[in-house]
Amino acid sequence: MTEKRDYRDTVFLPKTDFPMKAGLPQKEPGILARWQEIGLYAKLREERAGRETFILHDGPPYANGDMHIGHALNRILKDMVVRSQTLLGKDAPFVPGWDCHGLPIEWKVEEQYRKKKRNKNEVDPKEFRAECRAYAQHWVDTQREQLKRLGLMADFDNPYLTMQFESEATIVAELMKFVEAGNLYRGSKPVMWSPVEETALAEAEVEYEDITSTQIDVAFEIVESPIKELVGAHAVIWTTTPWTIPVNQALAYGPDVEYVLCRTSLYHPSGGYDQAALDKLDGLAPWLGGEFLVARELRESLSKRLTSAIRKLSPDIEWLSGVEIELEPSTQRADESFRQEADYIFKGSELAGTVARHPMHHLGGFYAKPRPFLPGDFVTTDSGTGLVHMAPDHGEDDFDLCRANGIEPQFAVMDDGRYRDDWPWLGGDDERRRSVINKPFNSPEGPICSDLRDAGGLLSASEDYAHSYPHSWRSKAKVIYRCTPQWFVPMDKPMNVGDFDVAVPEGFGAAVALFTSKDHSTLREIAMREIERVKFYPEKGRRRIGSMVEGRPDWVLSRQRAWGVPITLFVRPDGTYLQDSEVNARVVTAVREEGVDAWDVARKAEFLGPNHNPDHFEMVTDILDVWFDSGCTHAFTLEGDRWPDQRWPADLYLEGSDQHRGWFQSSLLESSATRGRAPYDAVLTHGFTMDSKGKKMSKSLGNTIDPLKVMEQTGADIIRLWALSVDFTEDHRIGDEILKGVGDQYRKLRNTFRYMLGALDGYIGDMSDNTEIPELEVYILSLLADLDAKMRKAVEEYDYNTYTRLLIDFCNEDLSAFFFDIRKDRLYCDAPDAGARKAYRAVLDILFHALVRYAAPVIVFTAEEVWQTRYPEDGEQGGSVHLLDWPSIPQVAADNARWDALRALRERVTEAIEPLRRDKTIRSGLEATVVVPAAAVPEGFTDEQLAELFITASVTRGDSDEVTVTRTTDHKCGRCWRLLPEVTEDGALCGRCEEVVSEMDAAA
RNA sequence: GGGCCGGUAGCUCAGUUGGUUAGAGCGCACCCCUGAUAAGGGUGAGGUCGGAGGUUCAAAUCCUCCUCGGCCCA
Repeated sequence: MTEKRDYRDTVFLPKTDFPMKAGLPQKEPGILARWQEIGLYAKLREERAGRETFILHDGPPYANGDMHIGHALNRILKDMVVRSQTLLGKDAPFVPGWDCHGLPIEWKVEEQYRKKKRNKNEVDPKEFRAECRAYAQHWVDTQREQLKRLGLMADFDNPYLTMQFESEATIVAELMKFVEAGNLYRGSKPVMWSPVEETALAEAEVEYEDITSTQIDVAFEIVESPIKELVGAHAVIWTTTPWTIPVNQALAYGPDVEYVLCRTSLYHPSGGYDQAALDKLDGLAPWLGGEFLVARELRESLSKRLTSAIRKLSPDIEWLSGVEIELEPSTQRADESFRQEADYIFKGSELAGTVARHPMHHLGGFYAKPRPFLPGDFVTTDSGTGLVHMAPDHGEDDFDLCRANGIEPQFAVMDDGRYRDDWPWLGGDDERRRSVINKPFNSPEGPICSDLRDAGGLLSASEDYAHSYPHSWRSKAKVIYRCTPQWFVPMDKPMNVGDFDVAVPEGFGAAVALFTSKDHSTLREIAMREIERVKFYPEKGRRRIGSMVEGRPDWVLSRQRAWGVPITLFVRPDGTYLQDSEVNARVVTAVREEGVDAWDVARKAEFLGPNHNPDHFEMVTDILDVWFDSGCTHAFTLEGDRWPDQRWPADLYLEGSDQHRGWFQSSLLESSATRGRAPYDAVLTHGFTMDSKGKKMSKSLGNTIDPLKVMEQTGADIIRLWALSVDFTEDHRIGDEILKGVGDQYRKLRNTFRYMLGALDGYIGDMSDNTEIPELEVYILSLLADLDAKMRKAVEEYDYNTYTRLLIDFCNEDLSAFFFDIRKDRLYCDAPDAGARKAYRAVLDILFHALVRYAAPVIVFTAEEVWQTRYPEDGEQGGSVHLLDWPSIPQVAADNARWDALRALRERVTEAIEPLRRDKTIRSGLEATVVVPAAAVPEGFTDEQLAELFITASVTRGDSDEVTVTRTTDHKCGRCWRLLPEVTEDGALCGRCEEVVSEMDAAA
């Protein structure tokens, strides 16, 4: 026996420089720098020029603060869309954008002022806006750098900003389309108003504080009612804002609330009475003995308030301190007998048609008008009397209910919180007039309560109601709801003069079009029609936005703010506005040249030109709601020639599901009003990223995941793989365990590529045409073809979760655990020029080219690293895996049922080997001799093939239904380690290896 | 408080029009290999499908209620 030779050097092991360990945080920035250097984005545009385009229009994030995980997910998904569409061969140029105007930035700049002890009101608005602009620019630049690190394929050198002059000019021009078509009107609505700062406040600018207010009960005499018993009785309302009583215009009842008509009576538990006291009371509380209408459930609480009011009336009369007021149903009314209590209980809905008069009706004019009872769903029996006084000037419910019933606000309260000079009660000629937030003004001794008391309408007043009330964030002063003039876009007005071509409703035919030059639909109708047409991914988005648009009120465009696009309107005193396209054109030009600062009173005459008298118009100083800005991004990004490779409309809008109320809707409305259709054909939405427990992330909870840190620690490809592995259409999670799992998936994927790179070392495509391709290779190619179809479908449906999982499962199951494992022997030990080995490598090459492309949009850095490892010279020429097209896969079919059966049998075999391995009878599967049920073997496989596919010693067929395994008695080949009958002793060579080795020896 | 959406193994996800013992990958445990080696292969354990009722011959799937979580409103 000769000394055993070590055949290690004669085995063809995979060879590659591609490291197993990725080191992404160190590697990615270098790859990024190279892309920058070779101008990859521009190169891709050249490469795809003239191809079918795919336009994903970017929704602008707000230029405020660092990138967070939500941004990262959003951008990665958009990048996946752009890259996967590009891979399909389309030209998908992508312009990133930022939203730059608006309140949060104003706040930040104001905050800086406060630190410097400057007052915003003393700063020139132009200077203030310049600082807002600089602030926004700072965050645009910051976010842009952070986003780039994610490896995004976007035109970062040339983004759109809503504050670029061209953008601002287009926003103005879009607004002017509404103006010229008359699709704008001046109306009003209650907003949070601070009388101290004399400005409107946003919800986020108020803070709630616990205070004590005056609560009063006021009686309104009923003068008309379908229920005759009610006439002459008093409806009782309760309020904690006495100052709104002077602006009362109606009373609201709950249609389902039960009301009861009560008689007030006074009694003393002692049974006695004091005639002198009663005489005195006649003057102080003339309402005693009267009948009150009140919610049944609140009768008790009202009588308690009335009791304490009576006791306080004349503290000097001791007898009074013990009396109580009782409210009992008026069953003993004089002209009727034997009435039941039930006869004096009414359902709210029965009160329809009832009318009361204001306690101050004697003032005449406004106060003499009837106060109708109106049904309000918002009326509850939680507190008060179940009847609510309505001042449409000062409450949202009030405003809506009154408006629905034709009652308009009065604008009685001025900016500074006082009633206006000509107001008939507490107006300019009353020296008691104060701001309505003045505490004494509202107190039980104040002018309102005093006058009401004198008029006999005040039932109770006490300064003891504790509740939480909104205050200005800045001044800490109380704020009020106050109606102010605002600009609206009507949802339900036929748009007679739209500047777009008519879209004839289906079923009407072209004949109708001849007679209708324009679409007379309302904005709501057009928007709803578009919601029907547009594709929603996932489908449920359609219902979400649909129900919002269906029920939304008119669009309020105006904001009383500084940092935004002005509502460039010239208004006449009666609220109508100038509709002159020449004037508008001058304004738009000016904004294009100078930005929003161009809207300056100093230029009034210049803008109006010779045909209009500046004295007849006022320039509106409101700015546009930022949602109008963002609703116009399609106009200034997709249209026009700033980005010639963009196209209107977009194929896709992609944002978080919260944008059904935001950008998707503002864009839809804006475009529907100006162009008669949505600016997109499809809408894709993603959910929100939660922490590992499914809870919302917040800085205060400390459960946030910082994408910048993840990139620093594990790399951008890991975040990308995470974003594309989860079901982004729903809310999804991120956390250490999840990221660890993603890291594991990444490593499996990376090693698949590493193996292919190693196995393809030196491959030059040397398979001759007449080489027969083994069946296993054909089968794998057919699997690849199946995979390819599924991947393509996933891309078309924006189903990236499926896309990624298909890719990973294929690598793990079909390749690593099956194909690669089986073919290891051939790769390592067959002669380099053996046909079968060449065939295997040819298939590996096809797999490589497919997989690296599939992986490219997902793990963008790693795919590039793989590509450059295989084709370093391509790198030198400025090539990139990201310039490639979707792979073309040989359309090979195999008998799948046959292979499914084979793989099932293979599983039975590995299972049967396991016990022998456990009891150490055998170690490797290569030592196993297997007998399989002949019936279980699919047609056409030889025993040798089975042994090869099962990676066992030898396989034979038996009659039994069982798979049986025994240890082989053959010896182990010293080179390929297979145990074969032809091997004479352990360490000797098998036939194949003998041949290969002697050839190598000869060559050496 | 209202509208809408969601809750399937430790993790990420599949589960077709209700139809055998609810699947996959990863992780985990154990074993093998030591020529993909901080890799590769195998076997296995994990689920009263958020909970409770109901419809049905049959429910993860349909209905009702509850609960937890999310988005948008108030």
